[in-house]
Amino acid sequence: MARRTEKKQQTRSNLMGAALELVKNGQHFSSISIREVAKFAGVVPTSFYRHFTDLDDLGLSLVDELSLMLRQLMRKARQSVTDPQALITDSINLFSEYVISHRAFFVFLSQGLTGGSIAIRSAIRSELQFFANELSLDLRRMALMSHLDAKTLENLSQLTINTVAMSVLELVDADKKDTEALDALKASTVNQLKLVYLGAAYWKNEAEEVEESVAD
Amino acid sequence: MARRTEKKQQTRSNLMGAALELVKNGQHFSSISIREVAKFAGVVPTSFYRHFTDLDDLGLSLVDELSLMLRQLMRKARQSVTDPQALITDSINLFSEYVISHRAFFVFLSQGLTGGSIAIRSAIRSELQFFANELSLDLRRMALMSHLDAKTLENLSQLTINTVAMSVLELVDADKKDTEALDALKASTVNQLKLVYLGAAYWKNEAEEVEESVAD
DNA sequence: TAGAAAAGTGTACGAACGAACACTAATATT
DNA sequence: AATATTAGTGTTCGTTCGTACACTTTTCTA
Repeated sequence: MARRTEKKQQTRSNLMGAALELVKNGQHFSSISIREVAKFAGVVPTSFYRHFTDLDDLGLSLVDELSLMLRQLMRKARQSVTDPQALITDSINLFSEYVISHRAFFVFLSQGLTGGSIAIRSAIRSELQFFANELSLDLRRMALMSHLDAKTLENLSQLTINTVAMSVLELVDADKKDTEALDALKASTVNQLKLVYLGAAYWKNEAEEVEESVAD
Repeated sequence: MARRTEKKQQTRSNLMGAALELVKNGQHFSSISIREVAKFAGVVPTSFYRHFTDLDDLGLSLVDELSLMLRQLMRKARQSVTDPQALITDSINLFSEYVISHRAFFVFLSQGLTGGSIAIRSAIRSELQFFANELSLDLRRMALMSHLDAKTLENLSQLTINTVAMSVLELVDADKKDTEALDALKASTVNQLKLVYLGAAYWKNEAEEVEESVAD
């Protein structure tokens, strides 16, 4: 049972790749058809049903696969952290490169974030939540935000993930070759995060108000 | 030429309303058809073409209309600002209520932010950019962020708009009747923005680093 | 008041859709 | 070696799609 399952996996993978490719080429995942995907994968429409019940099923499989990839990337990135001062810049640079070189994946995820079926959307949302939770744990572990209470730390993580997510939306629309625009985008994201973490550093839990008012 | 154009406007409005309703009921704008929209609007498919060349055309008209509404809301909100200290909370509360009571609009805008055609997407993006610019001007006008240089102020505004946009994505998915969840969501957004503006208050332009390090 | 203009109707077409069906061919099991 | 299993094929069904065309009906214009 070796070559058989191997070939099946290949076709399955082709189908998922085809869907991703169609999405990358400008179509919305909600508007592609089973026949289109099958055709692009070089397979007769009916074969699709040997692997997936419908496109939603395929979409969820895509989310699963991409989640796995991202989690592995994150684990790797965590290990290679050296200078905590350059943490934000390094992370964004690394991640941005990843997004650009795996554009189709992130186009799909972007689409699913707001569009798609409820199933796909919530799958992606909970994946974002997962990353936010991981970030909370990491910040605690690195003792970077020990003065924050749990709720504030959670908000901080969520805000971080959201900011990165928004930058992904712009990254996947940007021209891959326009390095100037890409750099500007990265720099903007980095500065936004620095703003956030500066705020976090000065945050006082519930206690008294900050002494200085918001106005200078 | 009164009743005639009036009725035409009515049909046009019905078509746009129908599209919005279909989107509100869970369909993605990219996946709805001209026939569906026409049927829902109580009009024969061909009549659609008397008003729009295709669904993209209708979508752009929707963006235009919604932009106008939002700009009016913003102008009104700006005027009714009283206590600068409660600015964030008040604004988010006001805006959240607006989102909830005009859910279909924001579902459409959310979808368009990541999905849709390039035309619709960029129309929505530039509308977001417009609001970010307006915010920059407002902050300057209120002399709240006079210590920030132009670029940082721009980043701050962008980050604010992005954060609000992300909260809209969650708001439109939330259960209208689950007031607890809604309140939690609003509170989370408010706290995130407070984090951001606390950071902005302590921001030092390019000059020396902040005296205190990031760790407390 | 006759007639041009145009909003909405009704029908009709070819193309593409999801899905069911019986089929072939290759592999795994016994 | 005989048999069961299953990935992929090929065809066909009813439905829905966008769109073209000729039409009715209302309203504005000259």
